[in-house]
This record gives sequence, C-alpha cells and structure tokens, in this order.
Amino acid sequence: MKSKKVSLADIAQNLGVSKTLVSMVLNGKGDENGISKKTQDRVMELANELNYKPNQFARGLRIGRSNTIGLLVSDISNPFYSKLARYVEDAVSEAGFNLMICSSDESEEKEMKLLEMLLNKQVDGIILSSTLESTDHIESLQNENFPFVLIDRTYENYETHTVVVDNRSGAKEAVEHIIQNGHKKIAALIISPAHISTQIERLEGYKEALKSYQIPINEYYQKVIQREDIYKNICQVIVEWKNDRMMPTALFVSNNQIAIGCLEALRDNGLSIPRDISIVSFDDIDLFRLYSPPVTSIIQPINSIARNAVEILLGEIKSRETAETVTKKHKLLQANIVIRNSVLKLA
Amino acid sequence: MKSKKVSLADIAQNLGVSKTLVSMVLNGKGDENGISKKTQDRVMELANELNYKPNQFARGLRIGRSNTIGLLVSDISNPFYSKLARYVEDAVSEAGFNLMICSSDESEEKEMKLLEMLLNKQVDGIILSSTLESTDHIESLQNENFPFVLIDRTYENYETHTVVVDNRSGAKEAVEHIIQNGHKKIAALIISPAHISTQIERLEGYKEALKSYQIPINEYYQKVIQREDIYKNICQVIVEWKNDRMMPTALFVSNNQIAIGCLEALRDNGLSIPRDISIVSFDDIDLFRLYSPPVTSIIQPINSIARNAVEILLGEIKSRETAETVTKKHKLLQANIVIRNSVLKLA
DNA sequence: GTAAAATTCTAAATCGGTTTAGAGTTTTTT
DNA sequence: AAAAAACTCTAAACCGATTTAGAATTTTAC
Repeated sequence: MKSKKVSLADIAQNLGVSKTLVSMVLNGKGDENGISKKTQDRVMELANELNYKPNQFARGLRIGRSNTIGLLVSDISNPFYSKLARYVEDAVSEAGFNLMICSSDESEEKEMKLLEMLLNKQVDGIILSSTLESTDHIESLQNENFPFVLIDRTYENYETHTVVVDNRSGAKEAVEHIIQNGHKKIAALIISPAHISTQIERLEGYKEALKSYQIPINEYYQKVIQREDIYKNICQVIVEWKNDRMMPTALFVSNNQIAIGCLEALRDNGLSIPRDISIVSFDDIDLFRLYSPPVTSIIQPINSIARNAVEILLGEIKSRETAETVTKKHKLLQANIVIRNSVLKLA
Repeated sequence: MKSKKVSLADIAQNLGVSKTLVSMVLNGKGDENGISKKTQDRVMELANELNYKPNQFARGLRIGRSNTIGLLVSDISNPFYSKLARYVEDAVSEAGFNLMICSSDESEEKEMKLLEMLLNKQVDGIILSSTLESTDHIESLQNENFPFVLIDRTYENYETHTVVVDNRSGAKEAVEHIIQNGHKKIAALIISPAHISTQIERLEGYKEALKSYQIPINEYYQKVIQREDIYKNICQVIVEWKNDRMMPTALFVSNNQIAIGCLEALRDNGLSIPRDISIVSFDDIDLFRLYSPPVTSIIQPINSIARNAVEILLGEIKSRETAETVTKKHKLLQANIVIRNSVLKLA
C-alpha cells in the first residue's frame, strides 16, 4: 500500500549505471559531463516513469540551499500583508522558489525566534518587515552576509537592501488634500508601536504639510493609538477632544487598522463623515471604496513592493554563486492618493 | 566575518566526546542512555555558548520528518483564508511546527503542483482546502496514507479527516431570517466554480429554507457569479432582473467576495439596502459591521476550524510513531447568524 | 603500432545529523 | 576473586543527494 520513495540509487541500479550519472543527467549536466544522448534518454525516461522526486533534505544537506525564501511580517491576517504575501508568493514561485510566511505580532521576541527558525530551516533569503524594536538581529544577518531585504519599514542603515514606500510624501499629499479643502484643525492618529518608521514618516509628512501651509503644529492633535485596543483608544481620544471643545475638523489616520477603528468610533459617537469630521487614511482597503461616504485614502503599490523585494532578494542570492558583491539597493516607491468623499470642503 | 555554522562534531571534538553523546544529550535522551549529569551539563553549556542549531536538512534526512506542515488554500489574500492561516500558524507553532502556505487560485493544475511541492519538501502533513475539480490527488494522498485534513470543502469520502462548517444550516438560518421578515422573492448568488461543496451546500440551505416555508423555488433566482469578474457579472444579473421586472426583494449571497461585488453593484445601480433590496451574506468581514446599513451575515468559526484541523492533523501525524490507526474524524462546526440591518421588514 | 586525446562513465567522499550495536570501566553479587 | 550487572560512552552505519578525482574504453595523431 505505502509505496516507498524512489531514490537515485533505485534508478541507477535499475539501469545498471552509477548514481553519479543519474544525478548529472537529471540536473541537466549530462552534456557537459559527456554522457551519451542514448544514456541520457534512458535515465530521463525511467525517472519520469517512476515519478522520481529528489529528496530535498539530501539535496539541501549537500548543496546547502533550500530553494525557499522566508517572509516575516507582523500579521498575515492584516489585509495589507496578506495581499503582499500573495504577490510575493507569485513572484518567488515564478522563479522556482517556495515561500514560508510568519507573523511576529510586533513582538521583538517573536520576531527573533521566527528569524532564527527561518535560518534554521535554511531558507535562502528573507524578506522582512521588522518591528524594529531593536535591530541587533538585523545587523547580525548583515554581518553574516545573509541575503535579506527590508520592506515596508526601515531604519538608518545604508548597508541593507530596502524596498519601502515614500510614506512622508504620501502622508503629505493626504494632509495637503485636507488643507486644500479649508481645514486647519487637523489631527493625526498613528498606531503603536510609534517608533516604527512607517508611523514616524507618516507623522512627519503630516507635519510637513501643515508647515508648508503655515498651520501651527499642535501636539494635542497627534495621538498614538494602542494597537491592542484600537477602538476603545480612539473613543477615549474623541471624548477628550469633545470635553476640551477642541474637536478637530479633519483626521489623518496612518493605517487601515486605525481607520476601521475610527470609522466605528466616530459613528458610535454620533459624528458623521464628512459633515462633522473629515478623514483620510493611509492604506487602501475594500471598505473605503464601499463605505458611505467613500473614504479618501493613500494607496500603496503593494504588488510593486513585492516584485521589487523579490527581484532584489533573488539577485542577492544569485550573487552568492558568482561571489560578486552587489551594491545595496534602496527602492523608494510612491504611494498615491485616491480622492473619494470623506473630506468636507469648508467655506 | 562569515562565521561558519557550528556542527555536532564541533561540540563533540571540543569536549572530547562522541557525536553520539552530544546528539543524545541535546535530544533529551541523555538520561535514558545513562549519560552522567556532569557530562550532560557540559554539553548543554557549550551548545548554548556556541549557539548550536542542528542542521534541519541533516536531521530531516535521517529521521524523515520536517516539523513543517503545509496549508493549501485558494487565495491567501482572501480575508477568510488569511485569518484562517493566521490561526493555523498560531496553532501549529504552539506545537513546535512550522507552516508553509500556498495559494491555488482555484486551479486544479496549480493545486496539484503545489501539493507535489509540499510533499517534495517533506512536510509532515497537509491542511487542504481543495478546489475539488478532481479528487485524484486527494485519493492518492489517501492511498499513500499521508497525513492530511480537508477543511472548508469536502466531497463524499468518509475515508478522510474533515473539518467543515455546516454550510447548509448556516445558509438556511440566513434565508429563514429573510423569510421571517416577510420576503418571498429571494434570490441566491453563489460563486464559481459552482461544484465546490461550500457553494452547493449553501445553495441547498437556501432551498431548504424556502421549502420549509412553502415558497416556490425558482431557478431564475439562483445565479452563479463568475469569480473572474464578479462585479460585472452581478451587474448583468441585476439588469436582467430589472428588465424582466422580476427584481427580488432580498438577496442571499454565498461569500464575502460576492457580497462586496453586490454592495458595489447595487449601489451603482441605484438600489438602496434595505429599502429597495435586502441582503444577507455568508462569511463575515469588517466591512459588514461598518457598512451602512450594517450587513447581516453568517459568521464562520474560523479559529475553531483552524484549531480542529491542526489538532486532528497533529494527532494523525503522531499516530505514525505509534503505528496505531486513527479513525477518521469528521468535525462539523456551526456557523451562526449576526443580525444587523440589511433586511427590511415587509409589512 | 603506440602514445595522446577524447569519450563515457564510476567509486568514494561528503554534507550533518540519528541510531544501532557494542566497548570499556566500575560496582555489585556470590 | 571471578562473574554478573550497572554505568558511561563510542565507532560506524545510515539517510539520499552532489561532487571530486579518476578509471576504462575508444578514437585520433604521428
């Protein structure tokens, strides 16, 4: 019943040739090793017939590669990352690689464990959206000269490949759009942990936009929402503003998770968009298109992030064979605004 | 700069003991093999100090297992599957396993390729949401006695482990809710490929509900929406109904993707929910809670699907060691309705 | 006709673990 | 004091591929 796996040795024995020969032929090295056409055909035929599949453990052990790459993000169930993962899957699979996806939950400890696991599993390279709580493990990858690409989030380190979105200009565009509609009291909501580059840069873009229109920057209007309880946190912020009679007329929120919490919180606090308050969000999700009113947002080129990251990573991996050194690539992609209907034009 | 990997032999040599001993100690078999406490401590200490990590290729080659399981779904970027994947990831990781996720795009060919890839990578088991175009590859897994669990979708085969949702009763509950609000002209929209068990069962649930209320079943109100162009397809259906002056008063749609297309298509055709048309969807996504009006839906116990599938799969895998045979488990989970505001009460 | 070159193929080492079968030493038993 | 038992440890085989170094045979060169 349980058919044992076919091995190289089986094929070799069956044909009365050596394992060496079979291995060479199946790896397309028959010609360069002067194996006769006739023998090559016999090997190929039998391998097909027996449905031979090389044992990846043995192969990996010998050649030290797995043909697998790792993707480490904070949460694969976040639509931004699940879409990214899908594009990455498609891109690596076109190149004959497999993918291993992990979620770190923004926990540094988990991230380090997962990174170690991936290395342990001998992935050939890693695409990493790091929580960046600390960067020791990244620098360690760097020192070991292990192929990896940082995506989505980075830190000041020009020694690593990076593929990121221009968060600053995206956020700036969002806030400028708000300003151009006559708003002055504009608040920014970012998500914890607030040290992550995307959040910092989006906040900076917000400030830049205000500055360029000579609108005073007020810390009171910059809030960090705790990711553990987004909805409640936003409600608290709203209540605070209400009590202080300082309600902003517009909101810039820094990702899809806060946006969802916001839409819910605003509704539950009886605030109507855009009549009572305007909103623009970074990230774009189905919801925004369908919400009433449709929500203006900054759309990230997710496919492009994936394609670029994979291309760079595979290049880096390939460079290992030729021992050439690759200059570190830094890809900065633009995120563009999709104007819908969530910003009120003030008189 | 590039630190070479530490191997068993390194540790053994360093301590002046055999590889055997080191291997035993590190695998917790020191006591049962009568290795002295003192030696065990020395091994442990050095292994920690050198940060030894066993080579998984070598280990896998010898013991024939990878400690990895595969999850094959149609599309990891579909929120249903991305959530499922996350729960599965958490569940397997608690058990010390890793996860490999693949998307088949409802293509039988891709599914077979990916399945082969997973087997090739020597995963210890597979959780499979099959497109079920054909079931040869599943039966082949079955015959080889390879550990796997079918989730979400099944076919008449009592020889496999299955974890599925009670689609029929979930759909019935949805449609009964519609009926109880006074509707008679109720249409059902399912997604292609229509042979998938979830779609069939949900359609059956719809018919059962109608039957139990003596509402005539009309094929005209049962439409299969092509997944390749959901929005356009739904628009066509709406136009058809409009032209025939046969517009239903309520819609039951069989998954989140059609629901999204529907909300968009209804809006663009000037039909307001629930005034002009009521709607209930299978699946629950953030959008439904936030849509205006909030959309009544059937919520699937995704975490429970994941947990059950993993538990059964790991049990099956473990049974391999003890050579006992496991009776095939069939888990049927309930999906419950969340009543919101998308169904109009007819006078 | 023999040396050199070309052609076709193979034995054995290797990767780094796990496991089997058993060796060497010390302690206990009789 | 010899035999048995207990304790502690090891050499070597093994998993299944790849790769190195070279062997055997045939062809070409002179």
